[in-house]
Amino acid sequence: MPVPRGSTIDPERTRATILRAATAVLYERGLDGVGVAELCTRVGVSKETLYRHFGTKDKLVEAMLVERSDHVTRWLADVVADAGDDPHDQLTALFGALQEWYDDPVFRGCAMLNAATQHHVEAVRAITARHLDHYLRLLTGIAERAGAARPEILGRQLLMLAEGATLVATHQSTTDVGAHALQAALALLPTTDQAALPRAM
Amino acid sequence: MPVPRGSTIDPERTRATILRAATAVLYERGLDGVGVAELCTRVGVSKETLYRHFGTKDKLVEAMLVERSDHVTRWLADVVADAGDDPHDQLTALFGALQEWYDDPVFRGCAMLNAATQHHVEAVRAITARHLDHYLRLLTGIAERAGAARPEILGRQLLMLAEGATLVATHQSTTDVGAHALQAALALLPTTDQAALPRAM
DNA sequence: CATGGATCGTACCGATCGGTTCGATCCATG
DNA sequence: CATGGATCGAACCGATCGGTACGATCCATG
Repeated sequence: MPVPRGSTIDPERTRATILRAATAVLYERGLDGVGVAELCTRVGVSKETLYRHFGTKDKLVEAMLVERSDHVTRWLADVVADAGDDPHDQLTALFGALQEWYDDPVFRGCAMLNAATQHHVEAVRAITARHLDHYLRLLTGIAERAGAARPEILGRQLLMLAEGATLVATHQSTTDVGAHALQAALALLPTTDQAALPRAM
Repeated sequence: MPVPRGSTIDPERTRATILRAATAVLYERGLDGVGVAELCTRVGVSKETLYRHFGTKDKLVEAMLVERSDHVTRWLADVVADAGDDPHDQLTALFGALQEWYDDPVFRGCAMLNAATQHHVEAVRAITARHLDHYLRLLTGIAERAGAARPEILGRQLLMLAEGATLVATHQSTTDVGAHALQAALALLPTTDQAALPRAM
Protein backbone atom coordinates (compact mmCIF):
# COMPACT_ATOMS: atom_id res chain seq x y z
CA MET A 1 0.00 0.00 0.00
CA PRO A 2 2.22 2.83 -1.23
CA VAL A 3 -0.62 5.34 -1.02
CA PRO A 4 -0.92 7.21 2.33
CA ARG A 5 -3.78 6.67 4.74
CA GLY A 6 -7.19 8.04 3.79
CA SER A 7 -6.18 10.22 0.91
CA THR A 8 -6.07 10.25 -2.86
CA ILE A 9 -3.60 10.88 -5.66
CA ASP A 10 -0.56 10.84 -3.31
CA PRO A 11 0.16 14.23 -1.74
CA GLU A 12 3.79 13.35 -1.16
CA ARG A 13 4.35 13.06 -4.87
CA THR A 14 2.59 16.37 -5.42
CA ARG A 15 4.80 18.05 -2.86
CA ALA A 16 7.93 16.63 -4.45
CA THR A 17 6.79 17.77 -7.88
CA ILE A 18 6.14 21.31 -6.64
CA LEU A 19 9.52 21.41 -4.95
CA ARG A 20 11.39 20.21 -8.01
CA ALA A 21 9.66 22.45 -10.54
CA ALA A 22 9.64 25.53 -8.29
CA THR A 23 13.35 25.12 -7.63
CA ALA A 24 14.15 25.33 -11.32
CA VAL A 25 11.97 28.39 -11.94
CA LEU A 26 13.06 30.33 -8.86
CA TYR A 27 16.71 29.51 -9.50
CA GLU A 28 16.49 30.80 -13.06
CA ARG A 29 14.47 33.93 -12.41
CA GLY A 30 15.33 34.77 -8.82
CA LEU A 31 13.27 34.37 -5.65
CA ASP A 32 11.46 37.67 -6.12
CA GLY A 33 11.49 37.47 -9.90
CA VAL A 34 8.39 35.31 -10.18
CA GLY A 35 5.16 35.59 -8.22
CA VAL A 36 3.21 32.76 -6.69
CA ALA A 37 0.56 32.91 -9.42
CA GLU A 38 3.00 32.43 -12.27
CA LEU A 39 4.96 29.95 -10.20
CA CYS A 40 1.85 27.79 -9.85
CA THR A 41 1.23 27.99 -13.59
CA ARG A 42 4.79 26.88 -14.33
CA VAL A 43 4.63 24.10 -11.79
CA GLY A 44 1.23 23.00 -13.06
CA VAL A 45 -0.55 23.21 -9.75
CA SER A 46 -3.21 25.44 -8.19
CA LYS A 47 -2.43 28.05 -5.56
CA GLU A 48 -4.51 26.22 -2.98
CA THR A 49 -2.47 23.07 -3.45
CA LEU A 50 0.82 24.92 -3.17
CA TYR A 51 -0.28 26.75 -0.04
CA ARG A 52 -1.64 23.62 1.62
CA HIS A 53 1.72 21.93 1.13
CA PHE A 54 3.99 24.80 2.09
CA GLY A 55 1.85 27.39 3.85
CA THR A 56 3.90 30.33 2.64
CA LYS A 57 6.15 31.30 -0.22
CA ASP A 58 8.98 31.79 2.27
CA LYS A 59 8.45 28.29 3.63
CA LEU A 60 8.54 26.91 0.11
CA VAL A 61 11.78 28.76 -0.50
CA GLU A 62 13.29 27.40 2.69
CA ALA A 63 12.27 23.83 1.92
CA MET A 64 13.66 24.29 -1.57
CA LEU A 65 17.00 25.59 -0.31
CA VAL A 66 17.41 22.88 2.29
CA GLU A 67 16.86 20.22 -0.34
CA ARG A 68 19.17 21.95 -2.80
CA SER A 69 21.90 22.37 -0.20
CA ASP A 70 21.70 18.73 0.77
CA HIS A 71 21.77 17.69 -2.86
CA VAL A 72 24.82 19.83 -3.68
CA THR A 73 26.64 18.75 -0.54
CA ARG A 74 26.00 15.10 -1.32
CA TRP A 75 27.02 15.59 -4.94
CA LEU A 76 30.37 17.16 -4.08
CA ALA A 77 31.05 14.64 -1.32
CA ASP A 78 30.42 11.81 -3.77
CA VAL A 79 32.69 13.38 -6.38
CA VAL A 80 35.49 13.61 -3.83
CA ALA A 81 34.86 10.14 -2.46
CA ASP A 82 34.92 8.62 -5.94
CA ALA A 83 38.30 10.21 -6.67
CA GLY A 84 40.25 7.95 -4.33
CA ASP A 85 42.46 8.90 -1.41
CA ASP A 86 44.91 11.32 -3.01
CA PRO A 87 44.06 14.96 -2.17
CA HIS A 88 45.51 15.93 -5.54
CA ASP A 89 43.03 13.69 -7.33
CA GLN A 90 40.21 14.79 -5.05
CA LEU A 91 40.72 18.45 -5.87
CA THR A 92 41.03 17.63 -9.55
CA ALA A 93 37.73 15.80 -9.45
CA LEU A 94 36.09 18.54 -7.42
CA PHE A 95 37.02 21.45 -9.67
CA GLY A 96 36.32 19.31 -12.71
CA ALA A 97 32.80 18.75 -11.45
CA LEU A 98 32.45 22.46 -10.75
CA GLN A 99 33.56 23.26 -14.30
CA GLU A 100 30.90 20.95 -15.70
CA TRP A 101 28.39 22.78 -13.57
CA TYR A 102 29.61 26.16 -14.87
CA ASP A 103 29.16 24.91 -18.42
CA ASP A 104 25.54 23.98 -17.81
CA PRO A 105 23.32 26.48 -19.68
CA VAL A 106 21.08 26.86 -16.64
CA PHE A 107 24.02 27.65 -14.36
CA ARG A 108 23.32 30.85 -12.44
CA GLY A 109 25.65 30.63 -9.48
CA CYS A 110 25.18 29.08 -6.08
CA ALA A 111 21.46 28.99 -5.27
CA MET A 112 22.06 29.36 -1.55
CA LEU A 113 24.33 32.39 -1.91
CA ASN A 114 21.92 33.94 -4.39
CA ALA A 115 19.05 33.42 -1.97
CA ALA A 116 20.93 34.90 0.96
CA THR A 117 21.76 37.95 -1.15
CA GLN A 118 18.19 38.38 -2.38
CA HIS A 119 16.12 37.47 0.67
CA HIS A 120 17.02 39.20 3.92
CA VAL A 121 15.24 36.56 5.99
CA GLU A 122 17.09 35.00 8.89
CA ALA A 123 16.06 31.44 8.04
CA VAL A 124 17.54 31.75 4.56
CA ARG A 125 20.80 33.13 5.89
CA ALA A 126 20.96 30.22 8.32
CA ILE A 127 20.53 27.68 5.54
CA THR A 128 23.27 29.38 3.54
CA ALA A 129 25.61 29.45 6.53
CA ARG A 130 24.99 25.75 7.11
CA HIS A 131 25.69 25.06 3.45
CA LEU A 132 29.01 26.90 3.58
CA ASP A 133 29.91 24.99 6.73
CA HIS A 134 29.36 21.69 4.94
CA TYR A 135 31.40 22.93 2.01
CA LEU A 136 34.17 24.02 4.36
CA ARG A 137 34.13 20.67 6.14
CA LEU A 138 34.59 18.80 2.86
CA LEU A 139 37.55 20.97 1.88
CA THR A 140 39.09 20.83 5.35
CA GLY A 141 39.00 17.05 5.10
CA ILE A 142 41.00 17.24 1.91
CA ALA A 143 43.43 19.62 3.60
CA GLU A 144 43.89 17.14 6.44
CA ARG A 145 44.60 14.27 4.08
CA ALA A 146 47.09 16.50 2.29
CA GLY A 147 48.99 16.82 5.54
CA ALA A 148 48.51 20.53 6.04
CA ALA A 149 49.90 21.87 9.30
CA ARG A 150 46.75 23.99 9.72
CA PRO A 151 44.06 22.13 7.78
CA GLU A 152 41.28 24.45 8.98
CA ILE A 153 43.11 27.38 7.40
CA LEU A 154 43.89 25.58 4.16
CA GLY A 155 40.31 24.36 4.06
CA ARG A 156 39.06 27.93 4.30
CA GLN A 157 41.48 29.04 1.58
CA LEU A 158 40.20 26.27 -0.66
CA LEU A 159 36.67 27.42 0.12
CA MET A 160 37.56 30.93 -0.99
CA LEU A 161 38.97 29.54 -4.22
CA ALA A 162 35.98 27.30 -4.92
CA GLU A 163 33.38 29.94 -4.14
CA GLY A 164 35.45 32.59 -5.87
CA ALA A 165 35.62 30.39 -8.95
CA THR A 166 31.86 29.93 -8.90
CA LEU A 167 31.40 33.65 -8.52
CA VAL A 168 33.71 34.48 -11.41
CA ALA A 169 32.03 31.83 -13.55
CA THR A 170 28.69 33.40 -12.70
CA HIS A 171 29.50 37.00 -13.47
CA GLN A 172 32.27 36.87 -16.05
CA SER A 173 32.06 35.22 -19.43
CA THR A 174 35.26 33.24 -19.25
CA THR A 175 36.48 29.75 -19.92
CA ASP A 176 38.72 27.45 -17.92
CA VAL A 177 37.70 28.94 -14.59
CA GLY A 178 37.67 25.50 -13.01
CA ALA A 179 41.08 24.59 -14.40
CA HIS A 180 42.65 27.83 -13.17
CA ALA A 181 41.07 27.45 -9.75
CA LEU A 182 42.33 23.89 -9.59
CA GLN A 183 45.83 24.99 -10.47
CA ALA A 184 45.75 27.55 -7.66
CA ALA A 185 44.30 25.01 -5.23
CA LEU A 186 47.05 22.50 -5.96
CA ALA A 187 49.66 25.20 -5.46
CA LEU A 188 48.36 25.67 -1.93
CA LEU A 189 48.83 22.01 -0.98
CA PRO A 190 51.94 21.35 1.13
CA THR A 191 54.91 19.54 -0.45
CA THR A 192 53.18 19.00 -3.76
CA ASP A 193 55.25 17.81 -6.69
CA GLN A 194 55.02 20.98 -8.76
CA ALA A 195 56.78 19.37 -11.71
CA ALA A 196 53.79 17.07 -12.17
CA LEU A 197 51.47 20.00 -12.77
CA PRO A 198 50.79 21.43 -16.20
CA ARG A 199 53.17 24.34 -16.57
CA ALA A 200 50.42 26.75 -17.57
CA MET A 201 51.49 29.57 -15.31
CA MET B 1 28.78 82.24 -8.92
CA PRO B 2 28.82 78.61 -7.73
CA VAL B 3 25.06 78.35 -8.11
CA PRO B 4 23.88 77.13 -11.56
CA ARG B 5 22.07 79.34 -14.02
CA GLY B 6 18.46 80.26 -13.37
CA SER B 7 17.75 77.97 -10.45
CA THR B 8 17.64 77.86 -6.69
CA ILE B 9 19.04 75.85 -3.85
CA ASP B 10 21.57 73.98 -6.05
CA PRO B 11 20.11 70.86 -7.68
CA GLU B 12 23.53 69.29 -8.12
CA ARG B 13 24.00 69.19 -4.39
CA THR B 14 20.54 67.68 -3.98
CA ARG B 15 21.34 64.98 -6.50
CA ALA B 16 24.60 64.15 -4.77
CA THR B 17 22.87 64.00 -1.41
CA ILE B 18 20.22 61.62 -2.74
CA LEU B 19 22.86 59.42 -4.32
CA ARG B 20 24.94 59.21 -1.17
CA ALA B 21 22.08 58.57 1.25
CA ALA B 22 20.25 56.15 -1.04
CA THR B 23 23.43 54.15 -1.56
CA ALA B 24 23.77 53.52 2.16
CA VAL B 25 20.13 52.51 2.64
CA LEU B 26 19.90 50.28 -0.45
CA TYR B 27 23.23 48.63 0.35
CA GLU B 28 22.11 47.81 3.87
CA ARG B 29 18.60 46.62 3.10
CA GLY B 30 18.90 45.40 -0.48
CA LEU B 31 17.66 46.96 -3.70
CA ASP B 32 14.17 45.52 -3.36
CA GLY B 33 14.16 45.69 0.41
CA VAL B 34 13.07 49.31 0.62
CA GLY B 35 10.46 51.08 -1.47
CA VAL B 36 10.76 54.48 -3.03
CA ALA B 37 8.49 56.05 -0.40
CA GLU B 38 10.59 54.92 2.55
CA LEU B 39 13.73 55.61 0.60
CA CYS B 40 12.68 59.24 0.19
CA THR B 41 11.92 59.51 3.89
CA ARG B 42 15.35 58.15 4.78
CA VAL B 43 17.07 60.41 2.30
CA GLY B 44 15.04 63.39 3.47
CA VAL B 45 13.65 64.30 0.09
CA SER B 46 10.25 64.20 -1.61
CA LYS B 47 9.35 61.67 -4.27
CA GLU B 48 8.98 64.38 -6.86
CA THR B 49 12.52 65.56 -6.25
CA LEU B 50 13.95 62.06 -6.47
CA TYR B 51 12.07 61.31 -9.67
CA ARG B 52 13.04 64.60 -11.30
CA HIS B 53 16.70 63.81 -10.66
CA PHE B 54 16.72 60.15 -11.60
CA GLY B 55 13.50 59.45 -13.48
CA THR B 56 13.23 55.88 -12.28
CA LYS B 57 14.26 53.74 -9.35
CA ASP B 58 16.25 51.56 -11.74
CA LYS B 59 18.09 54.61 -13.06
CA LEU B 60 18.88 55.68 -9.50
CA VAL B 61 20.23 52.20 -8.80
CA GLU B 62 22.38 52.31 -11.91
CA ALA B 63 23.79 55.75 -11.11
CA MET B 64 24.45 54.55 -7.59
CA LEU B 65 26.28 51.42 -8.73
CA VAL B 66 28.41 53.26 -11.26
CA GLU B 67 29.54 55.71 -8.61
CA ARG B 68 30.14 52.94 -6.11
CA SER B 69 32.12 50.87 -8.61
CA ASP B 70 34.29 53.83 -9.52
CA HIS B 71 34.84 54.61 -5.86
CA VAL B 72 35.84 51.06 -4.96
CA THR B 73 38.06 50.71 -8.02
CA ARG B 74 39.83 53.98 -7.21
CA TRP B 75 40.17 52.99 -3.57
CA LEU B 76 41.83 49.65 -4.31
CA ALA B 77 44.06 51.15 -7.01
CA ASP B 78 45.23 53.78 -4.54
CA VAL B 79 45.91 51.18 -1.87
CA VAL B 80 48.05 49.20 -4.29
CA ALA B 81 49.80 52.29 -5.64
CA ASP B 82 50.66 53.49 -2.14
CA ALA B 83 52.25 50.14 -1.30
CA GLY B 84 55.29 50.62 -3.51
CA ASP B 85 56.50 48.46 -6.37
CA ASP B 86 56.86 45.08 -4.71
CA PRO B 87 53.96 42.74 -5.63
CA HIS B 88 54.33 41.13 -2.22
CA ASP B 89 53.75 44.46 -0.51
CA GLN B 90 50.95 45.35 -2.90
CA LEU B 91 49.01 42.19 -2.13
CA THR B 92 49.62 42.67 1.58
CA ALA B 93 48.20 46.18 1.37
CA LEU B 94 45.29 45.04 -0.77
CA PHE B 95 44.11 42.22 1.47
CA GLY B 96 44.78 44.38 4.52
CA ALA B 97 42.43 46.99 3.12
CA LEU B 98 39.86 44.32 2.35
CA GLN B 99 40.08 43.05 5.92
CA GLU B 100 39.39 46.54 7.26
CA TRP B 101 36.37 46.65 4.98
CA TYR B 102 35.16 43.27 6.29
CA ASP B 103 35.45 44.58 9.83
CA ASP B 104 33.23 47.57 9.09
CA PRO B 105 29.87 47.03 10.84
CA VAL B 106 28.01 48.10 7.70
CA PHE B 107 29.89 45.59 5.53
CA ARG B 108 27.40 43.51 3.54
CA GLY B 109 29.49 42.18 0.68
CA CYS B 110 30.23 43.65 -2.71
CA ALA B 111 27.43 46.04 -3.66
CA MET B 112 27.83 45.33 -7.37
CA LEU B 113 27.67 41.56 -6.97
CA ASN B 114 24.72 41.88 -4.62
CA ALA B 115 22.92 44.07 -7.12
CA ALA B 116 23.59 41.69 -10.02
CA THR B 117 22.21 38.83 -7.93
CA GLN B 118 19.11 40.74 -6.86
CA HIS B 119 18.20 42.69 -9.98
CA HIS B 120 17.95 40.75 -13.20
CA VAL B 121 18.31 43.90 -15.31
CA GLU B 122 20.85 43.92 -18.10
CA ALA B 123 22.25 47.35 -17.21
CA VAL B 124 23.06 46.22 -13.69
CA ARG B 125 24.78 43.09 -14.91
CA ALA B 126 26.83 45.23 -17.28
CA ILE B 127 27.98 47.51 -14.48
CA THR B 128 28.96 44.49 -12.41
CA ALA B 129 30.85 42.93 -15.29
CA ARG B 130 32.73 46.19 -15.84
CA HIS B 131 33.56 46.33 -12.15
CA LEU B 132 34.99 42.83 -12.17
CA ASP B 133 37.03 43.71 -15.25
CA HIS B 134 38.60 46.65 -13.44
CA TYR B 135 39.28 44.43 -10.45
CA LEU B 136 40.84 41.81 -12.70
CA ARG B 137 42.99 44.43 -14.42
CA LEU B 138 44.38 45.64 -11.10
CA LEU B 139 45.29 42.10 -10.04
CA THR B 140 46.71 41.20 -13.43
CA GLY B 141 48.99 44.21 -13.13
CA ILE B 142 50.31 42.85 -9.86
CA ALA B 143 50.77 39.44 -11.49
CA GLU B 144 52.80 41.05 -14.28
CA ARG B 145 55.06 42.88 -11.85
CA ALA B 146 55.51 39.58 -10.00
CA GLY B 147 56.94 38.10 -13.16
CA ALA B 148 54.23 35.52 -13.73
CA ALA B 149 54.63 33.55 -16.96
CA ARG B 150 50.88 33.86 -17.56
CA PRO B 151 49.87 37.03 -15.69
CA GLU B 152 46.29 36.95 -17.02
CA ILE B 153 45.82 33.55 -15.41
CA LEU B 154 47.43 34.51 -12.13
CA GLY B 155 45.39 37.70 -12.15
CA ARG B 156 42.19 35.71 -12.51
CA GLN B 157 43.26 33.37 -9.72
CA LEU B 158 43.91 36.35 -7.48
CA LEU B 159 40.48 37.66 -8.41
CA MET B 160 38.92 34.37 -7.33
CA LEU B 161 40.76 34.63 -4.03
CA ALA B 162 39.81 38.25 -3.41
CA GLU B 163 36.16 37.81 -4.33
CA GLY B 164 36.04 34.47 -2.55
CA ALA B 165 37.43 36.12 0.56
CA THR B 166 34.78 38.85 0.36
CA LEU B 167 32.11 36.22 -0.09
CA VAL B 168 33.28 34.17 2.89
CA ALA B 169 33.54 37.31 4.99
CA THR B 170 29.98 38.18 3.98
CA HIS B 171 28.31 34.88 4.73
CA GLN B 172 30.45 33.30 7.42
CA SER B 173 31.21 34.75 10.81
CA THR B 174 34.94 34.30 10.78
CA THR B 175 38.05 36.27 11.56
CA ASP B 176 41.33 36.59 9.68
CA VAL B 177 39.73 36.04 6.29
CA GLY B 178 41.92 38.73 4.77
CA ALA B 179 45.09 37.30 6.30
CA HIS B 180 44.34 33.79 5.10
CA ALA B 181 43.48 35.01 1.63
CA LEU B 182 46.70 37.01 1.56
CA GLN B 183 48.71 33.96 2.58
CA ALA B 184 47.15 31.98 -0.26
CA ALA B 185 47.71 34.82 -2.72
CA LEU B 186 51.40 35.07 -1.83
CA ALA B 187 51.74 31.31 -2.27
CA LEU B 188 50.59 31.72 -5.85
CA LEU B 189 53.29 34.26 -6.73
CA PRO B 190 56.20 32.79 -8.71
CA THR B 191 59.60 32.32 -7.03
CA THR B 192 58.50 33.83 -3.75
CA ASP B 193 60.76 33.37 -0.74
CA GLN B 194 58.47 31.07 1.20
CA ALA B 195 60.72 31.16 4.26
CA ALA B 196 59.88 34.82 4.71
CA LEU B 197 56.19 34.07 5.12
CA PRO B 198 54.64 33.37 8.49
CA ARG B 199 54.56 29.58 8.81
CA ALA B 200 50.89 29.55 9.73
CA MET B 201 49.92 26.78 7.39
C1' DC C 1 -21.83 3.37 -5.12
C1' DA C 2 -21.19 6.77 -1.70
C1' DT C 3 -17.80 9.29 1.03
C1' DG C 4 -14.31 12.61 1.64
C1' DG C 5 -9.71 14.30 1.04
C1' DA C 6 -6.89 16.27 -2.89
C1' DT C 7 -6.96 19.21 -6.52
C1' DC C 8 -8.51 22.72 -9.74
C1' DG C 9 -9.82 27.30 -11.51
C1' DT C 10 -11.18 31.53 -10.52
C1' DA C 11 -12.60 35.30 -8.10
C1' DC C 12 -11.38 38.02 -4.50
C1' DC C 13 -8.85 40.64 -0.63
C1' DG C 14 -5.79 44.06 1.56
C1' DA C 15 -1.24 45.72 1.18
C1' DT C 16 2.40 47.56 -1.16
C1' DC C 17 4.79 48.85 -5.08
C1' DG C 18 6.68 52.35 -8.61
C1' DG C 19 5.27 56.42 -10.41
C1' DT C 20 2.28 60.88 -11.20
C1' DT C 21 -0.04 65.03 -10.00
C1' DC C 22 -0.88 69.31 -7.66
C1' DG C 23 -1.15 73.13 -4.60
C1' DA C 24 1.81 75.25 -1.12
C1' DT C 25 6.30 76.90 0.12
C1' DC C 26 10.99 78.34 -0.24
C1' DC C 27 14.48 81.30 -2.08
C1' DA C 28 18.17 83.20 -5.45
C1' DT C 29 17.89 86.13 -9.00
C1' DG C 30 16.39 90.23 -11.98
C1' DC D 1 9.48 93.01 -4.50
C1' DA D 2 8.03 89.99 -8.04
C1' DT D 3 9.31 85.94 -10.80
C1' DG D 4 10.02 81.19 -11.41
C1' DG D 5 12.56 77.00 -10.73
C1' DA D 6 13.36 73.68 -6.80
C1' DT D 7 11.29 71.45 -3.23
C1' DC D 8 7.75 69.66 -0.21
C1' DG D 9 3.93 66.77 1.39
C1' DA D 10 0.18 64.34 0.59
C1' DA D 11 -3.21 62.46 -2.25
C1' DC D 12 -3.80 59.54 -5.90
C1' DC D 13 -3.26 55.80 -9.69
C1' DG D 14 -2.96 51.23 -11.83
C1' DA D 15 -0.50 47.08 -11.29
C1' DT D 16 1.09 43.39 -8.82
C1' DC D 17 2.00 40.99 -4.81
C1' DG D 18 1.13 37.11 -1.23
C1' DG D 19 -2.57 34.82 0.49
C1' DT D 20 -7.70 33.24 1.05
C1' DA D 21 -12.36 31.46 -0.20
C1' DC D 22 -15.38 28.62 -2.69
C1' DG D 23 -17.78 25.65 -5.74
C1' DA D 24 -16.65 22.02 -9.06
C1' DT D 25 -14.18 17.87 -10.07
C1' DC D 26 -11.45 13.85 -9.46
C1' DC D 27 -10.63 9.42 -7.45
C1' DA D 28 -8.97 5.74 -3.89
C1' DT D 29 -11.10 3.80 -0.28
C1' DG D 30 -14.90 1.62 2.61
